[in-house]
Amino acid sequence: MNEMYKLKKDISEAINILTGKDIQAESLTLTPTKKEFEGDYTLLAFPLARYFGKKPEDAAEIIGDYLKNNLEIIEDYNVIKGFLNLSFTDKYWHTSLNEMISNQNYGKGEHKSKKVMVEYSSPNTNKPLHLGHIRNILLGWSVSQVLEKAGYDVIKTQIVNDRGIAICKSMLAWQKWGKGVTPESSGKKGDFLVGDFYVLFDKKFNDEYLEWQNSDIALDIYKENGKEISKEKFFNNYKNEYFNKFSILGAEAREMLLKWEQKDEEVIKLWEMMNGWVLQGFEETFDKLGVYFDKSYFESQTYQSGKSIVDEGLRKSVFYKQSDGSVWINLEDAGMDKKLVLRSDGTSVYITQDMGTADLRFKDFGTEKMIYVVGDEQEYHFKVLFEIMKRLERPYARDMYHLSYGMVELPTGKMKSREGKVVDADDLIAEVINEAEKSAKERGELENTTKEERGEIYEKIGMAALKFFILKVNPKRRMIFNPEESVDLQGQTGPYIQNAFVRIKSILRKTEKTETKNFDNYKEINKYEKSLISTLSGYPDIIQQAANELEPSLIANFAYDLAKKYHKFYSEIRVLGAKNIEAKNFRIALSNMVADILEDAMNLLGIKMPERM
RNA sequence: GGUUCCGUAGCUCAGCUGGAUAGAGCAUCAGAUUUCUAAUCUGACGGUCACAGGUUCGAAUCCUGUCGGGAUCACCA
Repeated sequence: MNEMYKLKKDISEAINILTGKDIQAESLTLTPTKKEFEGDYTLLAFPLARYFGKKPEDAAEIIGDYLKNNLEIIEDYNVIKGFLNLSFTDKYWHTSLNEMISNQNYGKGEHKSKKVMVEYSSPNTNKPLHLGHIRNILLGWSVSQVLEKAGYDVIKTQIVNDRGIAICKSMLAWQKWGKGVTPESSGKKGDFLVGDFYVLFDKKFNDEYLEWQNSDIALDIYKENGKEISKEKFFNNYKNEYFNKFSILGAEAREMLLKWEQKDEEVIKLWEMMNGWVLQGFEETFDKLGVYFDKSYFESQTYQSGKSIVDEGLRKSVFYKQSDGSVWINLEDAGMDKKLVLRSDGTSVYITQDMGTADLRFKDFGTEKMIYVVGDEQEYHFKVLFEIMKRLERPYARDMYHLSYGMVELPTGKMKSREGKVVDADDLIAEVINEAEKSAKERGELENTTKEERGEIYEKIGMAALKFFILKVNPKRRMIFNPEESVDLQGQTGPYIQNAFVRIKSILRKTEKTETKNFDNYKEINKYEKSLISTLSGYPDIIQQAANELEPSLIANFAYDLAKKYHKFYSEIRVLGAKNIEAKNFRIALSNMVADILEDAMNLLGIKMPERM
């Protein structure tokens, strides 16, 4: 157990002796003292007053007096209103730091022998990854890291949506207008090339649609169904129906999908080739983002896999069949609707696949907990999925969780990939690294490094800026992403934290590393050092909390707070120029510990630390 | 309309398991470098914590309602 808990336990015992009551340590509120007041930690006496039958101030006075006389680590106390401010002895701080340093795995949670799956990324193979994917990927990766740190066994997966009508649109456009172009021949990254054809399809389709809108059939349909709204608005809403009923291109795309499902040799060949281009492109982007997957699932392989579960559900009477042959589940008693799980033609829908994939994962890995990192527009879908798995009595069903996050919007509005109105992941990555390079060159701290080293450093800084910018905010919040602001390198940013680390490394390079762990002779410990130790001592709790709440932003804010306190310490206190050897050794040990924790915490966000910058 | 998420400084966000005078960063203005990397530090300016009730010794935090914004409620994925 950590220092804070031990202290709480001691205090609760003291109160029990004083009052004869049985107060639990967990019920006490003990927080770092606000900087305006004297003291290190503050105990709230308001809730305790009634056990004493006295005013909060008087109760605080009694507790404080007792603690000062009976606890070795309490040096002094003062009472302001119902707040009992406690000051600790130097020995407490020495011991605290010492214990952190001695613990090789400081912050790591106990091994929980529980397998957790985290699904994230889940791209479609008809266009490149964009800003929305970046938030998803960074969140998923970071949550995986945090869970692992907290002591879980984590399996990182993605499901690649590599089939369906969307990819057929790209394929058709390439076939019709591509003139055999390839990534090699065009020098274009595969996912971008395929994405271009997706956009091209939409353009040609729109042209076709506009022309059709003046035809007699179209006008008849409008007269019949759309009297009350403008022509423009009506046809805007009618687009999907046009695609399915009248469009020539639509018919061709659907025919292609049908051929794909029948495993038509030519179509499969085209599909394999274009998917290969895209997946190759994705790999490069994942690599740049520093993420990977333990296992990738492909929808082309799993899209039929839920059908046996449908049969099982029918046998167990969880599902029911309608006269047209479609299969449903009624979730009205759980506050949801009736939901289709199998079409009347016997084909799967989205949720059928997800049912199958969940079982498949359980079979593959024995995952006891499943976390899906998916945008909040799918909240209802997952609510339904989880309820279905519960009713099918899956062992993992009670521990399925949808980590939903808000959409990323640009200052100019929503992103629309069909219209090419997106921020591509690759472009953004290149931009932030470029920005880091510019800024680093102005500073001129890297003159004694090789070109390769410099390149690595620019990358680390740029990626830190981007990743921290995205991960510091609560996932639930919808975020408006301003490409210019994301590359800020000053203030509450990734590079600010890296800079604290770099300052420490610079100090450490200039001195012999001491192995001293006995700090008893260091007498003039100051408030900057205390605040660093006290922040460091909160790290294990932050990890557990971040794991429980699946909240990487807690880690990000912790790292920022620690870096901020170090920068402050650095500007006020000399390390190498300390007055005596005890102070110097203590500060070196403390700085080293701060660097370790900064690096560790940032690693949980997928951010790498440079030695210099 | 039902469900759900969000609403805190000009902007981007912390704080939400109830506690002291609501905190950071950006932007603006003023300062700090003969001394360990100034991507730093210090100060000033900036608030009806959307609004109204309720619970409490105490509410940004909990409850109810209202307003505003997003998402969702397909034989799409």
